[in-house]
Amino acid sequence: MLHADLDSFYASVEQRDDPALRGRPMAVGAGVILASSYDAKRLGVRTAISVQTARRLCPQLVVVPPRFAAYTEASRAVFDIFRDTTPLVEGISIDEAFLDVSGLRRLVGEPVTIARRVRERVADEVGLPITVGVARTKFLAKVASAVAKPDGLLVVEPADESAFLHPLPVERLWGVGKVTTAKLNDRGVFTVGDLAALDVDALSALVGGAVGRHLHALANNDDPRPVDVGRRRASIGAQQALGRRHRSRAEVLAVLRRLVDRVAGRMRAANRAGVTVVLRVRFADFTRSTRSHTLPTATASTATLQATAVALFEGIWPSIEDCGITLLGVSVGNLVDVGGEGDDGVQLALNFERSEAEALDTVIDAVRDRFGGAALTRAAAIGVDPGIEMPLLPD
DNA sequence: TCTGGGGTCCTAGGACCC
DNA sequence: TCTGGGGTCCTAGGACCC
Repeated sequence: MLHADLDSFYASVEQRDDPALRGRPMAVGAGVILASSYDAKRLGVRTAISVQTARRLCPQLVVVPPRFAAYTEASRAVFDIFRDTTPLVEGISIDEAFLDVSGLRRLVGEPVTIARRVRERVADEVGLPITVGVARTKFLAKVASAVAKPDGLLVVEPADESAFLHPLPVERLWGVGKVTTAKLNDRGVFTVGDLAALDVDALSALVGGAVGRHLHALANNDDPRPVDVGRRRASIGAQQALGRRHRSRAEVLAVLRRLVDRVAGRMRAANRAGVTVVLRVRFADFTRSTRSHTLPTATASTATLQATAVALFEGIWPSIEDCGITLLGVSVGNLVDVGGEGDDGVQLALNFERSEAEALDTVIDAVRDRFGGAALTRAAAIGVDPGIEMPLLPD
């Protein structure tokens, strides 16, 4: 398995595109630091600290605003190289992926050779530094790339796995964050080796069944997970920080509608529709609340999603009005495909005397006749949205 | 350290079904 | 009138990741 991980991704893209940013401490930020160059990292400028704090740590820091379109484009180019290397690619995020190259030994060469080539190609063709970890399992490959950063390549040979794994601190394990680290440290568990020696049941009692079993397996170097090529996104969402200023109901609602509009647009662009609408609110004290509602059918309709989100909001507004809303978010989950280009369809001629609702009913009936009930979800998703052009000819 | 934006998975209780 | 055993889906919250 290869785990390929672009270094300081957003920051590297900015340095690639603007030579003036190279060789100096710089970061991409918008309120908080999203990514920092290695020169900045050395001075303590880490992801998720505020820009203010970062400037205090490093007065000469150059902070540029994010250009998400550029990152998406760079990511696409890098993933093209991944998929040109092997069809077995599992994307983890915008800047990292697993590549299963176990079947390429005879055809192409040893994994380490392939890893070198991927690094060269990403550097030459996209102009970005990338680190690759190589190991027998996904987990080991992921840890290897983290250890090898930046701009590195590290192979963990099967004979060296335990020696590599056991001295690592537990927080190096994927899925062990602040809370779990504190719990484990309290029990005298500091390294992966300590964790491996722990009884599964004791571990599960401490951190929960699923997490306990998972960590026990990883610590004991048991990771049979194959590369999953078919991973699809399960939800699409958008959120916006609102600052600490008090917001009126009308202001919050305006933001909410805009967020839903963005989400619905992205859903339609991706040919997905969803059934579960989740409203997220964060308060001045950084506590959070969520409310969700599941619709009877999947939709990508701005109007339907807006109405749902607004209803969720109206339901909690009286109780949160004075809590100081600092963030608002909406996401739509349980996504289904609604088909894009190449789909079969129905065309109908309708006369002007029908109302829009009647016309829509007629279309939906026709879809049901032709394709059966399952297609109705798609018809509903596309049909009722005023944002989608659905020209009805006069005759 | 006074804090962005996009996600994933797990848990637990309740409603409901056979 | 009181009751077993097995299951699904929905909702809210929490931990974690990049």
